[in-house]
Amino acid sequence: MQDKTTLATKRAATSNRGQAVSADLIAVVIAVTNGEPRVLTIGQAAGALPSGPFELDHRSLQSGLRAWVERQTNHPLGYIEQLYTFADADRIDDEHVRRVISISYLGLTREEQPERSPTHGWHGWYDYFPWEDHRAGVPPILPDILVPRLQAWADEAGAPNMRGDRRQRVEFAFGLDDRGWNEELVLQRYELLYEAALVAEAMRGQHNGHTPAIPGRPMIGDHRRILATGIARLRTKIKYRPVVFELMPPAFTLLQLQRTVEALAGQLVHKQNFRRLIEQQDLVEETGETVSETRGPPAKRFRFRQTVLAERTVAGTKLPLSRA
Amino acid sequence: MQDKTTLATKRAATSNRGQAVSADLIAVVIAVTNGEPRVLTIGQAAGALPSGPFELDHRSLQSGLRAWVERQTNHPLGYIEQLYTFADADRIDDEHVRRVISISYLGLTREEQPERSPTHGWHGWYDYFPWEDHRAGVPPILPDILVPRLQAWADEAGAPNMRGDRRQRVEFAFGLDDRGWNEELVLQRYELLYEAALVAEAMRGQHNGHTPAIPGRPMIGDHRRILATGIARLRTKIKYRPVVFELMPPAFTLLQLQRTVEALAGQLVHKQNFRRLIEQQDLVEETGETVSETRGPPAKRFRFRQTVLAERTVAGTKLPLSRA
DNA sequence: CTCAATTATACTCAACAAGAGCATAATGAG
DNA sequence: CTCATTATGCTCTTGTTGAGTATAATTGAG
Repeated sequence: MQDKTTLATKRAATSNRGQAVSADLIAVVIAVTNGEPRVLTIGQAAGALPSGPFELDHRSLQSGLRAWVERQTNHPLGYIEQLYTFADADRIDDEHVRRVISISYLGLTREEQPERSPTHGWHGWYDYFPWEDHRAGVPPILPDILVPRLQAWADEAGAPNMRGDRRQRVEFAFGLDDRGWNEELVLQRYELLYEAALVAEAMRGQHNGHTPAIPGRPMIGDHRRILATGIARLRTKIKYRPVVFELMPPAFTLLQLQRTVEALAGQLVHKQNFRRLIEQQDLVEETGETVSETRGPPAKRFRFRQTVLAERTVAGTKLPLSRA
Repeated sequence: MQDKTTLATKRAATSNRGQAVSADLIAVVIAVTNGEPRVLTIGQAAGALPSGPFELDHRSLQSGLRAWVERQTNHPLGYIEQLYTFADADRIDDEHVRRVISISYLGLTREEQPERSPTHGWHGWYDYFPWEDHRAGVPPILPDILVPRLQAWADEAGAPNMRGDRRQRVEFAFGLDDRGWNEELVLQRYELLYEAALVAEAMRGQHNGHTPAIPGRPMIGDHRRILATGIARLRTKIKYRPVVFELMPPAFTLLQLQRTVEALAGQLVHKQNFRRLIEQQDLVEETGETVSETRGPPAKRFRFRQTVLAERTVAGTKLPLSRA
């Protein structure tokens, strides 16, 4: 009955299409191997995330992304989730002057075929963000290099209120205030380091070279920022949704599960509380086997309960993150 | 030192651009007026969200969106946040065969100029989703119309495991199991109703007309789905981030704040607990004035504490949602 | 003026979640 | 055999959260 107005509105909305843009799909693909979180990269310098243009024969954005990742890395993707879409002002096509829209995704898998390839590879994500791994305590880079240089940057601000603002942001993001370290603030930390021109990416073009970049492997374009976004999302998400299981083999011990979580969070976990939480949530069930790969009593093997598959979109896996 | 490989990788990634697409920006703009959450629409049937193509002179996606909303509705936007990006398979330009990528945003403001306009207007979001308002108890549409028709849809499935799967999804999304109603599942509910072909949008093109659509105002294209996404995001977000304040006037009473939260959540809140939570989080401060607009003792007026502006990106506003 | 309805506000209480520590048993490495 | 390492059970404290009770301050209706 309201078809007429509906169609009129629709025509108004679709007429006068904007200029053409091209759409890029970028993937942050994560696996955890031997307690190390790793990211899938392409290029010999491991400085790029798998990516490629969205094409006509892609049925959807997701399937386009899968196609690109599989073409570039031979690696099939399981779970994927959208991260963020942005349009860089300076991203222009070679021939035509055309905006590029980048749509980034987070993907979770298990690492396979560890043989080295010239076209792609897996790299520990703490190579890119050495200040993010707090499993063995606060990394020395933080008090020795990052914090002094960030504070110097805050102090060199012109206006006094800007100085205060910078100081407060640094203190908050890097856990210098009473709240302590918050492992979720990966992106905020990277953006501060970028703003303070301490990462290599922020120095491009300006060859003044008097300030050496801080440790941490750089990437092309804004790929490192996208990686930071993916890590932040994952660190947030494992706390309220059982996505860790996408990274686990079909059967695993509770310690392996814990090590995976710790690898992602960059922080240690209270073992007893971790087990209490996992078991009381009925997320796993025993397979019946036990293994004794290490010392200590044999550990039971578990598998993810398929029953919760339907509900897992909302079920929560809360994690007891500790400071020790 | 690794400039060479970096540039090589970059060239490889940027060459061979994909086909051109056009990018659409779509806005879900929300305000709460007199305890009713409302959404900004265009078109006489109020069946479309403000939207327009991303153009060359837009500095960024966000500024393009702001430009479109202000052009179409004369309404300036405050807080905005990205919702989701998708590429519909059937969305094709009139002249060239071109994919359309839609980037949707959630915007929060206060409603101004309530005079009626032919080009745009504000509409209560529960007009579009009558089953989502549980402030006065479970709405009758739910047990009377929706649940029976959804169960019929589940039962008409072919395979028995598909039947079970549908039943479980319906029970979970509509709170028929022991977990009860979860106000965050707005999108899941809409998608189930769409899948069951109970909403008008799902019947387009197929003029079989033997099944009347359920109550709830439809929108063009997938705009209603996008609105559902925005509502879901907002309902989730008010629980852990103080975004409600974007919807409030500069000064307000705690009851007004509570009514706003209840309007968004579609659920009532335990007053004493609400106040305890708000005050212990130091989110507000007294202005010193009191007002007695209604009966009862005069209420103190509060304002949002500017001090928390910097931290609010992470501060939490937890809400005590009750069932009564 | 009086009463009823409505609101602000202060407390209490039980249930539970979460961080942290203690204790004990089982196992393999040296 | 001894010990480091791990699995596992239990306790204890603290804070959070849902829910109820109680009381005082107002205004509008009659």
